[in-house]
Amino acid sequence: MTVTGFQHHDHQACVTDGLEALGRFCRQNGLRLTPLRQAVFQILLSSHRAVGAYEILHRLGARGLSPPPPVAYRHLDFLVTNGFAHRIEKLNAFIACMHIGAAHDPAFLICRNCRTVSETDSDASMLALHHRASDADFQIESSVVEVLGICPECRGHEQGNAY
Amino acid sequence: MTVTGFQHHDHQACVTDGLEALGRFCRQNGLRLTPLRQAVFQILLSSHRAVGAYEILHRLGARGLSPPPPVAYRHLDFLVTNGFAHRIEKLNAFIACMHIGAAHDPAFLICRNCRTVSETDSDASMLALHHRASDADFQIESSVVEVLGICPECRGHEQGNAY
DNA sequence: TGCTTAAATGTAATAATATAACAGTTGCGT
DNA sequence: ACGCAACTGTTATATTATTACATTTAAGCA
Repeated sequence: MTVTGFQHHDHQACVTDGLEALGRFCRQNGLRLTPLRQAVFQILLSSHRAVGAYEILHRLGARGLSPPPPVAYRHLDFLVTNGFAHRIEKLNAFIACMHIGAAHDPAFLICRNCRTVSETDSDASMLALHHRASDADFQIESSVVEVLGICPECRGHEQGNAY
Repeated sequence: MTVTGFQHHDHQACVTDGLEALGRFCRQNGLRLTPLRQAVFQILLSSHRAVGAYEILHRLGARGLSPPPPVAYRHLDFLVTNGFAHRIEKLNAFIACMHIGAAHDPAFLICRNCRTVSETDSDASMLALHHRASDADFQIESSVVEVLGICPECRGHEQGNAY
């Protein structure tokens, strides 16, 4: 699996493909893709940076007052539950999934400076851990694999994180 | 590396050894082991369950009123910074380190029912990820590896989590 | 078609987690 | 004893997240 997100790329393709995949998956699985759900997904999809719930609220309410917190959390919950977005524990924030529809145990490379997150896969990484868990009679249900560091872009001009 | 924490064991030995290791490491590295720091560490050490900052405050103030939040966070910060405790991102909580003094990138097995956490090592698991990171020119600084599931004890009588 | 019901949304209140800021105190080397 | 740095005490506030319940929407079906 390749690591995307740090390199320069045609981000418009990420947006187009993401929305396409979201729509298709919902249609095929009888999930209701309401305007607000799609709006929250589009906000996540607008960059590869992790976005907090309150930033989403702020962007939703670009005109008029911001909607109250449960609005963001509800739609984020829908997205995360169905695998359309991932929660980044280390940042208390969220990103759009780049592999909608594919069953996967993601791993994330997170830039501590710009909050850009690259999604990759933890499968291979977790083999040894699965082994140890089964030795301990522990039944794995899900995993959080988050690697922190600094991305090539930020390493170039390491200074204040201007966000 | 072995996986401890779920099996029945002589927990008094964990406590004794933990305090011993903490004291020794501080002495050898010129760190001041003040009563409050030791008290917070002892609270963490009292079980292998992850303990939240506010639970620590509550236990610290067993008599009289609870101390204000910064007290807990300051001492936890000291413990985490020096490798005496680990933060469990998934639970916003903390556990005592079981390998004080040994440089390590820990991985955790976390029971979603009883919050018991077993500390093991992510070294081997992370090899593939290191590879991918270096392909992406991403410089790893630290990692969060948290596996969630259910421990043998809780699987036996799976029901409400009485904590 | 219109009824039923489950899902989704709107909204207020509040809980849980965490930090900023600054004043006071203590321990330690000189 | 002095001065500095580390540690502690305390107030206020920021940030993240949930509970609870009323209202509206929409899909399935008699």
